[in-house]
Amino acid sequence: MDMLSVMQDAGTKCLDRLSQDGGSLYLQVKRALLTCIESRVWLPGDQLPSETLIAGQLGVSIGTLRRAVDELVQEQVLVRRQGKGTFVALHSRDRYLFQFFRVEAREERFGAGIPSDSEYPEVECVSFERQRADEAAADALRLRTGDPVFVIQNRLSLKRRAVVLDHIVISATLFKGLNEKRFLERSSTIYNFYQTEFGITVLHARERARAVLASREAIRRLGVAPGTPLIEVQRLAHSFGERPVEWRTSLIYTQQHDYVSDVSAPR
Amino acid sequence: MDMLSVMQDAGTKCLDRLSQDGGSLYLQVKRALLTCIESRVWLPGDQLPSETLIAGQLGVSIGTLRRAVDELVQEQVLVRRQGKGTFVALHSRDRYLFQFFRVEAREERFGAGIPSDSEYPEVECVSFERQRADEAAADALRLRTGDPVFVIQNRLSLKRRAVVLDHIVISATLFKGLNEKRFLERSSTIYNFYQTEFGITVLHARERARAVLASREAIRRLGVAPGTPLIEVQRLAHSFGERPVEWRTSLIYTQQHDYVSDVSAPR
DNA sequence: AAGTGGTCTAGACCACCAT
DNA sequence: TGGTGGTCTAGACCACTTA
Repeated sequence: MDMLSVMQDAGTKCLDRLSQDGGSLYLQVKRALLTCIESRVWLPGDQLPSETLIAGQLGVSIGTLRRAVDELVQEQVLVRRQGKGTFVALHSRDRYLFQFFRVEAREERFGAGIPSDSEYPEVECVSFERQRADEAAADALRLRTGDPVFVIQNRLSLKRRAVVLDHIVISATLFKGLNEKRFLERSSTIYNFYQTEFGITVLHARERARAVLASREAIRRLGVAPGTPLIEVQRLAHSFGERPVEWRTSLIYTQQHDYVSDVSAPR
Repeated sequence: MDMLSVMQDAGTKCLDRLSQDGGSLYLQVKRALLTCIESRVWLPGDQLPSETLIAGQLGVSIGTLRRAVDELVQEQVLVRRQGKGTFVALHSRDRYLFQFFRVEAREERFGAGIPSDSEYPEVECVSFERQRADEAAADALRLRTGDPVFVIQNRLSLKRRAVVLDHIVISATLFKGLNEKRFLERSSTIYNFYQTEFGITVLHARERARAVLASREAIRRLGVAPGTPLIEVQRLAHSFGERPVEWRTSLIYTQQHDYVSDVSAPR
């Protein structure tokens, strides 16, 4: 297990001290693990050292380590596979589909159960530009007005019907080296692309929705009639430590689709 | 502690066996605790016997019991208060406000932080009727078409501006004894009212939203102009065991407010 | 068969709350 | 002071994966 021992050596800097007084021991352990991930000592997809090893290195009991790992698994930062090991979570197509893409074909029967129709949308890039952040985007992304950003417009279709128009703003500093060619040639989900190509993991987002009338651009891009009501969703997506990394505005044509959400216990 | 011992005796029927083979031991324990609550042996607000006592009665270790309780606390079925005890959760005004009422005044700055403006809406009852369930409502609530239901329309205002029109359908069988007078005279949040008066606890909900143009009724009730776009939200609220208990359609006027949601790890 | 995570135990000690 | 939940320990044993 050469890779593992290398990882442990590299991880030593994160794992040999629990000095940060973050309250209870398991929270300090959790913070130490997060530090290993945020500092890219452990990369998405990597296997962690075994629980026994980490616990030993940190000088805590295995139960305490497990409590910390439990929380990170729940937050989808880590993934456990019985018999194999614990891994830094990778964004899968399914995770994107079920967690972040929340548009579903209209159901006649509400309580019917699992949506049959959760298909992956077809994505077309409408425009890709390098611009300067306006006030709203800078505010959301914690940049200064005028900082360089990429502005990407995508059109998403389900069953060949244009349903969503996305307007995405990301920091050009954070996504250093991104260009239209790389973006167009990506072979995966956009959040997977962020993660594998730029090391940016989207963990959760906050959304605000309102009803609007189709703008001229929406009429053209979505092919809807003037006066059509649409849902406009503003999303701020966050990475570790609540760091905002993507500012997105989506226009959703809800003639045959719904914007779906769950209302359950807050985290 | 007379009340406690009575509760334990009553609870014996739930707590003396773990026969239901629900997989691992702590899951069986969790199910046993849920049974005590669902069968109303323990009522909302009641204090549970101490962890030591329950663990002893069930013949499991305290760690195993705690794991079961941990999950129920996370699902907001139980509440722990250090030094005092563990209690069956009661719906508070705050829980309604923060978890289930998801309309907030528009913020100019998105990432600004905690919404300053989360005020409790003023609620007016527009109509209260006993009707027969139509197909959609029956479907959602797992009733038969034509079963008796209560249909309640409420108008919600924030800062004296009408913002939401709620259309609520609940089973008259489940809410036996409800009438307009009792509904109007309730002194609390609607979900708190369901819980304290009818023993029905709303745990979570699933919502589907779409943009619509204001109907004649919305124009009249919300005082908006014809052609105004609104968000229509259909909510199915569930109690224990995924039992649907309330079917609600809300029209939201989003001129100065947003429909807000979090996108985080699924449960 | 060896290594991993998954479950469960039987304690110890601490922090908080009531009286 | 006595009871409650909160944290932590150091194991044992099981189930799953890989070789």
